[in-house]
Amino acid sequence: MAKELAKAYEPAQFENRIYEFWMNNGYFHAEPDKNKKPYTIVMPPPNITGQLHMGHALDNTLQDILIRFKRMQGYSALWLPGTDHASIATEAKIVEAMRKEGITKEEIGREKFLERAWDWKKEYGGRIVKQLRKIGSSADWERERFTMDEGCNKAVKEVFVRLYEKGLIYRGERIINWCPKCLTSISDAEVEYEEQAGHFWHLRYPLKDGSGYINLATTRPETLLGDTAVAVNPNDERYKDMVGKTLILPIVHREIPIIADDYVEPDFGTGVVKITPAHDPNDFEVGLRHNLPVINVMTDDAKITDDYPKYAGMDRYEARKVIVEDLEAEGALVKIEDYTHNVGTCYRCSTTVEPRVSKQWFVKMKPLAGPAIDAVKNDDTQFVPPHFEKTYFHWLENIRDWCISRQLWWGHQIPAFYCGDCGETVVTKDNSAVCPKCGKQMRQDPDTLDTWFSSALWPFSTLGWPEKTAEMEYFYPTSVLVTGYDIIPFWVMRMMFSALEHVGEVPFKTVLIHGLVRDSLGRKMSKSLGNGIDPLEVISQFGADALRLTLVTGNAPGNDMRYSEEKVTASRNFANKLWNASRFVHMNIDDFNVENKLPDTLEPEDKWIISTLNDVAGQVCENLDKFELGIAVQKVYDFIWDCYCDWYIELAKARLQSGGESAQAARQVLVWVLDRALRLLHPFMPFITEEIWQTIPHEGETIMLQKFPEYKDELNFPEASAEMVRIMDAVKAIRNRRSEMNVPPSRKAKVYVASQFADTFNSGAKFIVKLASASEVEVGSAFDIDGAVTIVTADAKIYIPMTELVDKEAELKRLNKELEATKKLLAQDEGKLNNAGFMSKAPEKVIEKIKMQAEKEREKIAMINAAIEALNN
RNA sequence: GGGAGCAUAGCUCAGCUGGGAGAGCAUCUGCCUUACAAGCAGAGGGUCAUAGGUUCGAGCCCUAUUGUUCCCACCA
Repeated sequence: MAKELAKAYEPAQFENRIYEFWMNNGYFHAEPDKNKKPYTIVMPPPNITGQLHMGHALDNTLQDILIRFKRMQGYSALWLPGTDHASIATEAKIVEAMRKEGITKEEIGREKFLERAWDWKKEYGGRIVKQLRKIGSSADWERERFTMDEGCNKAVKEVFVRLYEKGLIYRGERIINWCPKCLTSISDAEVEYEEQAGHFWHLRYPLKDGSGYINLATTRPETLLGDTAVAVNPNDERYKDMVGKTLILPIVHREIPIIADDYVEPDFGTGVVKITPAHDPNDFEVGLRHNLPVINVMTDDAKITDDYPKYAGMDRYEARKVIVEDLEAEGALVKIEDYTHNVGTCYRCSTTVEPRVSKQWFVKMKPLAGPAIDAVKNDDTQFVPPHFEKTYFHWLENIRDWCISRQLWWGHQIPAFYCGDCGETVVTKDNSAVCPKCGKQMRQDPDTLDTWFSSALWPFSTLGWPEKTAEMEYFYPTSVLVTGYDIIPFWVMRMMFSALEHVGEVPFKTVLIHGLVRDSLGRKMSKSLGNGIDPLEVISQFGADALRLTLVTGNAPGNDMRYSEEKVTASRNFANKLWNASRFVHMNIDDFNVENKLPDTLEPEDKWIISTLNDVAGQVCENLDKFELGIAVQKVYDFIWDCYCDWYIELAKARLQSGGESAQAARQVLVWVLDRALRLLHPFMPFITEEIWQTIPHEGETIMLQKFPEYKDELNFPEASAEMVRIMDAVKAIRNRRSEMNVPPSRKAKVYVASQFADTFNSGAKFIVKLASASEVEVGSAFDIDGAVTIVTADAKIYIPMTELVDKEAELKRLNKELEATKKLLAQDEGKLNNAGFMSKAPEKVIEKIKMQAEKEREKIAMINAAIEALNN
C-alpha cells in the first residue's frame, strides 16, 4: 500500500489497486462465527446478459454501505453475490446471435443449443460481475452463485416436487399470455400494457332466421374466425328477445348462439360482445360458463391456421386487413372508429402479446399468498418505506395462478416425465424416469421454468438449502433485501411465499426499497431514448467514490432520483477536499513522531471537535440502522467539510506553528479525528478512505475492519464545546460585519470584546486574531469607545474602532433593524411563555429552551440599545 | 375505474417520533489567508401547491381541491 499521498486526488491511480488489495486478503469473505452476530444480504442477481447500468450502481452502493457498516461494527457480514440465467432474455440474445450466423436453434437441436448457451454464459456472465467490482462492492465473491448452478438446480427440483406432491403445482389447459416472437408463454407480471392507437370496427352479424341483425364492435376483427358466441347483458331490455337465437358468423358462415352474461356492460358500445374464447382471457371465462367450444385460429407465431385456407399463413395484422375488406364486401362492416386502448406487450421484446389457450404448468397461488400476506402484517418482514406494503398486498390479494412453464430451452427443465404409451405423468428429482404403469422409459417435459422460479429461492438456495448447512443455520433469515420498487411483484413477493412455504421462515427481515435513477430531465434511462449514462465511464472520469456519494446523497428510500454530472462533480470536489485536508495533516505530522491517540491535555477546540465527532458518530449509527443512508452521509460530509476542514484545521494552525507540547497535542488530535472521520465515511467512499488511512499512523491492516465509531460518554465535552461555539459565533459575526463593509482581510483592526464570559474570550483571543483579521483583542466587561463598529452576538458585544469606515446613519439603521428583528423573536417567545396552554402542555425541555432563548434575546436587546445610545452621543 | 407517490430557495432535492425552514448547484460581493480556486470568507433568495381542520404549537397529522408521476385493472 502507498505510504505517501499523491499531490493530486486522482482516483484512477488507486481504486483498482485497493480493490485488489482487499480481494487478495479475503476481507470480503464471511464465515459462520459464534463469536459474532450474523448480518446477511443476498445480492439481487443481475442478468448474465446485462451491462452495468445506474440501477445496478445504486442498488449495489446501498448494499455495500450497509454491509461495510455492519462489518465494521463487528458483525459477520455476508454479502452473497451471484448472477441470474435470465432464461428468456439470454435465449433471445443467443438466438439473435445465431440468426446472424444463419442458423436456428431447431437446426442445431437442444443439446448443441445448450452448449452454446453455457459458452455464452462463460464469456459474458463474468462481465457484469467485473463491473460490479468497479464500484467497490465488497461482496463475498468466493461464494458467488448462479441461478442455474448445481445447488440452485437441486433446490428448484426439490421445490417443484414438493409443490406438486402437495397439489400446489398442476398442469392444465388455460388461457395464457403468449409472446409470438419469443414463442413462449409469459406470466401476468411479465405483460406490460401500453396505450396504442387503434380502431373500433363496428360489425353486423345476421340472425339465422333472417329476422334482422345484431350490431357489435371489436378492436380485433381477425379473431372473428374463432368466435363461438355473441353475448349480451341478461338485463338488457334491447336484446332480451334475442337471447337463445342463432347468428350466422360473417365470412365463416358458422352458426353461433346469442348468450346472456353479466360480463357484458350494457352501456359500453352497442352492449354486444363477440366471444372468442381462444383469444381473449375474459371471453375464455365466458366460454367456460357457457360451455362454448374453443377455436384456436392462430399458430404459435400468430399466423392464421390452415383451418381457414383463405387466410392461412397470414400474420394477425395482415389477416385483419384482409378480413376487414371481406367483411365490407359482405356488407357486414358498419363503420370504423378511431380508438385508443391498452395493449399487452411482452416485457422483453415489446411484441403484442397474444392470449392463447395452451397446456402449461401453474403454481396454485391462493394457499401460498396467505402466509406471505400475514408475515408482512405481523411485521416479520418490514418494508422501508412502509407504504410499499400496499403494492405488495395488492398483488398478493389479487393474485392469479402463476404460469411457470416456458417454451424455452435455456433454464431449469421441468422435472416432469410423460409416458408415451399410457400417458402417465411422473414428477421426480431424478434425471430420468420409467413408467410405473407400463415400465417404458418416460420422456421429460421439454419446457423450462420461468426464470423467476429459481430467483424466488435465491435467499436460501444460495445458503445451501435443502441441505441443513452451517450457512443456512447461521446466516438465514437474511437481514435486508435491497431492491427497486419495480420488482416487488416479480421477485420480492415470490421470495416471500417460497421461503415461508419451504423454509418456514421469512427470507429477510427488512425490504429496503429504492427508486429509479432517471436522467437529468427526469426521464427513465432507456436504450431506445439513448439517454442512459454508463456508470463505468463516470467512474473512469470521476472515480467510484464520487459516483457512490452522488447516488447516496439526498437519496430517500423509495424515491426516484435524477442523475446529473453536476452532482458527480460536487461529490468529486468533496473527495478532493478530504484529500487535501489529509495532505495538510501529513505536512504537519510527517517530521514528527505522532501517535494515533488522544493527548492527555486537551484544549477547548480539541474538546469541541472530539465532542462534535462523537455526536455525529452516534447519529450516523442511528441513521444507518434506520436505513436513512442519505441523511447519514450528509452528516459525515458536513462534519468533514465544515467542522474538520473549515474550523478545526484553521483553529489548529496557530498551535502547530507555535511548536511545543500544544502543537504535538494538536497533531495527535488531527490524526485521531481524521482517522475516525475516515471510518465514518468508509462505507460510503471506501477507496479514498482506505488510501488515506493507510498513510496516516494506524494499527491494523485495513480500514475495512476497523471499529466503526459510536457515541461514547467519555468523548462528550459539552462545556468546552459551548465555549468554542461562543468564540466561533464572535468570529463569524466579525467576519460578517467586515464583509458587509467591504474591509479586506489584509486590513487588520483591534477588536474589543465585552462579555460575561471573559475567560472564554481571553483564551479564544488568538482565534479572533487569526480568523477574524484582528490585530489584537482586548477583553473586558464593558467598553466605551467612540465611533466604533458595534457587533452584538448572543454572548458578547464587540467593538471595532474603524472610525473612517463608520457611517453613523448606516450603522444606526443596521442596529435598529437588528433590534426590531430581535424584538420580534422575543415577542414570539414571550407569547408562548405567557400562553397557559403552552406552559401546561408543552414538554419541560421545550419550555426550558424557549426560556433560555428569551433570556438571550433580552440581553441582546439591551446590548443593541446601549450601542445605539453610544452612537447617538 | 382502483391504488400509491410527489408538490419546500432560480435548479436538483433532504427535512427521522409535530417544538424557530436546510444542503448542493446557480447568482452576487470580497479574497492566491503555511492543504485545497475542484478553494476560502460573506450575501441575497422560501405565505413549505390551495382551502379548511386537529393542536399550546403544523412543512410534518386529518379532510377536500388542483397539478404531476407511477402502479394495477382492462369496456369487447
